[in-house]
Amino acid sequence: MGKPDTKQKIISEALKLFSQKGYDGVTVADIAAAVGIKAASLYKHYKGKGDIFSAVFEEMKMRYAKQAESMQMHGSDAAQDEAVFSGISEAELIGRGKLLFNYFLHDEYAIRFRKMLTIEQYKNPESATLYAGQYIDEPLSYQGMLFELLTKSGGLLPENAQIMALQFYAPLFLMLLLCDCQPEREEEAISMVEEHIKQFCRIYKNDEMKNRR
Amino acid sequence: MGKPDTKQKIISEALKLFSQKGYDGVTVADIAAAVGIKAASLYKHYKGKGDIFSAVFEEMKMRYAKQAESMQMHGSDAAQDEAVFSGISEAELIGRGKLLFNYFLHDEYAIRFRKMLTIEQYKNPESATLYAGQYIDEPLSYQGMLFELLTKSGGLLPENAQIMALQFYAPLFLMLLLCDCQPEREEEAISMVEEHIKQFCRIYKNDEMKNRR
DNA sequence: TGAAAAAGCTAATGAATGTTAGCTAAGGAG
DNA sequence: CTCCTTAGCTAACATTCATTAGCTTTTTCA
Repeated sequence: MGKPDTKQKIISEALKLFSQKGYDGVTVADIAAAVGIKAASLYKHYKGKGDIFSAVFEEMKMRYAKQAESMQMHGSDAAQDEAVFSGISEAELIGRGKLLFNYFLHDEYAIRFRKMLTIEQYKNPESATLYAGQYIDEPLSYQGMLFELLTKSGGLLPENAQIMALQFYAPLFLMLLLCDCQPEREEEAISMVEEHIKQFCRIYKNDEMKNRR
Repeated sequence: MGKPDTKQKIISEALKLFSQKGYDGVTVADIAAAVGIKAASLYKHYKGKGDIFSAVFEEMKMRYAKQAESMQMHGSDAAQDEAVFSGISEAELIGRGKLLFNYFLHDEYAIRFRKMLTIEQYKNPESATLYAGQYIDEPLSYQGMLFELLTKSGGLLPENAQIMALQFYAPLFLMLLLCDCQPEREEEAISMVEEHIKQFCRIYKNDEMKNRR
């Protein structure tokens, strides 16, 4: 059973190509060559090019669901999470932010999926929904929840937690986009992210009941 | 002389199509049909599909240069700008931010160019450079300069101006991306942007220095 | 007005691409 | 061993697409 599992390799190589050239820029012959077989042989595993794309897409959704689950702890019950996070500190926040950033920055699969979705997002509403959900809505809503808890526990200024999440997350995402299109500037991006997180904490930290109207 | 100016219409329609389906997803017949002529007639104006793309690209660069110039006032001499901006207020900052956001959000040409560049950025380094420059580097460096002046004049907390620019701009850009892929959520995005700007000003305002000046 | 240039059209061409048909080799099950 | 399924291959096909050739119409302008 030590099979090379061609079926899996096809979608892996297809994703690699789609993330560089986009669906229309890749031929079935390209995919086959990357896998190490002839184009006609692909049809033993998938019905056609569109079917390969769908399979890539489904795989992505599955992987994302798993990863999101592991990131947000098991069980998305907010009441339970409160117990876990109410004691979070600034240092933990920094660590968590950097961790998330580094995962999205370095995981080959995450990079390719993000690029592919970036390229394909305008072609159909399903891609757009997935893009918005994965890279905008879910991070914002998750981190918004975190900041909600932090402000309630008094560690941060009593500002709108959703906006705090936006201001925390958007710079991370922008630096991610920078690395995606100019990977040689990774170091610069990382340093910006670190400075951003530090400054964010400084700015939002509640220094002993600073009265604000 | 009331010519329809086909040559111009070609690149305009081509941009519209490229921004939806990407270069490889558009055929010369598609472009011709959008213009209202036959595919073969395109070759009276451009050497080929690649030539059309180049022309679109060049037009974009030209438009962008003009728009950047008008946005950043005439003459990009920092010393001159200081005289202009040193008296900027929070209200002006809000207004400026919203204005910029609304331009990028509603200008048909700006939208299409941004989408096209988003789709094409990974295919060649020139696109990547243009993307990074136009949507990351230039906004950050320009706004960084603004915040530099504002901090020096004492209106804002003495924090890193580059990071302030990142924290101010990145949320605007993220909301722009949201509108690009889900235009029906524009209202939501605008309200987020307004809240962001207000909160940003509150957070960064230097209360101690406020009564001086 | 009339000739030349510009811009359009139809038809054809050649290359690329997705897909199918049919053959062959490998390997597991009875 | 034999049969049957699986997965590979070559060859062929139908389409689609970018591009060219050659003719016609429109516009320019001397």
